[in-house]
Parts: sequence; structure tokens; C-alpha cells
Amino acid sequence: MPDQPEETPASWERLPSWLLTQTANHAHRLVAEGFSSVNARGYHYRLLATLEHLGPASQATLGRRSGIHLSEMVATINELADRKLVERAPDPSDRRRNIISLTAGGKRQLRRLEKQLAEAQDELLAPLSPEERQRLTELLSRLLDHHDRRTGTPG
Amino acid sequence: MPDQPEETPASWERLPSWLLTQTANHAHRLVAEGFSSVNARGYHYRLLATLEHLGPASQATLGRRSGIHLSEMVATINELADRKLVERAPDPSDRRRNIISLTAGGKRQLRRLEKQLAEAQDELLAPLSPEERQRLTELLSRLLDHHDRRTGTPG
DNA sequence: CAGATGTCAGATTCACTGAAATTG
DNA sequence: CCAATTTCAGTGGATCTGACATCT
Repeated sequence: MPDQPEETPASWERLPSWLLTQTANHAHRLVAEGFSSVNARGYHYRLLATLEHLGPASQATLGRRSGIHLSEMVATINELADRKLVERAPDPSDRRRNIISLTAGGKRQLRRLEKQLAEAQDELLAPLSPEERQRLTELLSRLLDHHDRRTGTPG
Repeated sequence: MPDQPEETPASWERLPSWLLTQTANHAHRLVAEGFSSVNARGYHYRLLATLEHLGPASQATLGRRSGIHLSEMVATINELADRKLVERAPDPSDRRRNIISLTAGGKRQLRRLEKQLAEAQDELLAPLSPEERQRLTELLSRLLDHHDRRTGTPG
């Protein structure tokens, strides 16, 4: 028995929460595709970008600044260190700590990731004019700031 | 050694893809909290809403219309049937199929879930004026339509 | 001792894949 | 024989919890 030819959209399909989560899935997919085209994941970018912005730092500091969970940091740094994109060295002044630093190759990889990220933004926002992109960004920023403050998840 | 007092936001924190995915996380959390306050999950709502919209139907049809994966349908229907919110009966005209139908209790639960969902939308959009909410919804709809068509994921 | 750090094992959620059994 | 339906077992990514040993 074939389905009835009703094509009425489901009642939830125009709700803001649905539009947001579905659009975010597309955004996540586009970014992940761009990153994987240079053999990387989102955590790799976030860690490399935080390292460049912060300079050499301990894993705990990097975790706090990048929002990457401490137990994820271990695996992420392992992967990047295996490819010589970061270096892990003991901190002589505090033997609990490792000091993570960005290598020249890591900096080059970061430039590639930034390029992929910019292309993904453009593909994500393709149907919108520059003014519309600006308005969307501004509205989302206000929502995110509001809920971040409310749940204690500031950048 | 304390972190430097730099509070510069990370370079990715104002990118549309980041704003979208993070705001979507808040949206998902708010909706899930509303649902769990009446002991339900998102799949429960989607299945009940699809059932009301479609009338009694097979699991495969419900899966196609609701976007719920077939293997998820089994577990979702089990949970709802255990609580007498839906009924599962064999289809006499095609013995491969089950016919799933909404009970009176299921309809009442659907009304509760719709109430929770509406409240979650309001909490999600709290910082925006009615006009801004309308603009955000319109912009997100255009993005979602664009990417759904492009990936063959229509509603 | 309390507290910070790095590490690891595992739990959780969500969405999907693959295969089997039944029936059309 | 091929296709559709239901079911289940399992995979994989992303995120978080808990425990532990080490060090300040």
C-alpha cells in the first residue's frame, strides 16, 4: 500500500528549535568535511588555534581556554604530536605539567584548517546576502550570549 | 602559575557555524528538559505527532514520515506501547506489517509535549523581539531548505 | 592535607549499518 | 527470485564521569 500523497510538513518542522538543530547539523557536516579533507577533526583546529593565540601552555590551561574536555585533550594532543604538529615537553618548574607548543608544521596546518573553515562558512550561508548573513550572525550571537550567561558557559 | 588575564574571545567564536552549533545545543537542551519533565524524549514526541497527523500506519511509513530511523522506531514504539500511549497490532492484509495507532492517553501526552515544546521555544528566543524571532526563523528556514534540497533530505 | 594535573577506562546519547527472519 | 517489513546486534562520533597516580 503506497503512502497517501499528503506532503503536509510535520507540525514541528518550522519551530525555531528544529530549524536550529537541523541547520546546525548541516553546519557541522560542512565543517567536518572541510577538516577531514586535510585529515583533521574539529578538536585539532580548536587546539591549534588556541595554542597560537595563547602560546605554549599546559594541557589544563589549553582545555579551559579551548573548551575541550581534559580527557579529550590527552587524545587530541597525542594525535597532533604523532604528526609533529605540536610538541609535548615536561614543565621543569612544575613536574605535574606538560608544556604543549605549536611546531612550524602545526602552524601551517592551522592555516589550512582556517581556509577550510572559511570555505565552510561560505557554503553554509550561500543562500543569504551579505546583509542577511550579518543579521543572522547578530541574532545568533545574542541568543548564545544569553544562554551561555544563564548556564555559566562563557567563552 | 595562573592564566594570563587575557579574555580575548577565540577566533572561531563568532563564526556562523560555531554560533549555530552552540545555539542548537542550548535549543536541544531546553527541549529535552521540557520533554523529560513529562518523562518523554524527542522521538516520543515526533512519533506521536506523526501518528496524529497521519492516522494509524505501519512502522516503515511512520519512519519515513517522521524521519526516525527504522531501528529506532522499534525501541520508540516499545517504550510508548509499554505506557499504553500507542497500540501495536498486526496488519491482517499484510502480515509483515504492524499497524501502530494512537490511544486516548497518547493524545493527551501529545498535548503535554506540545505545551513543553512551546515553552521551550519561548525560553530559547527570550532575548529576541517578536519581529526578530520572525526574521531568525525566516533566515534559518532558507538555510535549511537550501541544504536539505542539496543533500536530498526533504521533510 | 587540600588542590591541581595528566591519564585512562567507561558510560551516555544519538544516528546509523548490517544481517536475519518473515512475508508479498 | 527479488523486494518490503520488522527486529536486533553492533559501530562510531562526541561528550562527560569517575578513578587513579603524581606532584605543589
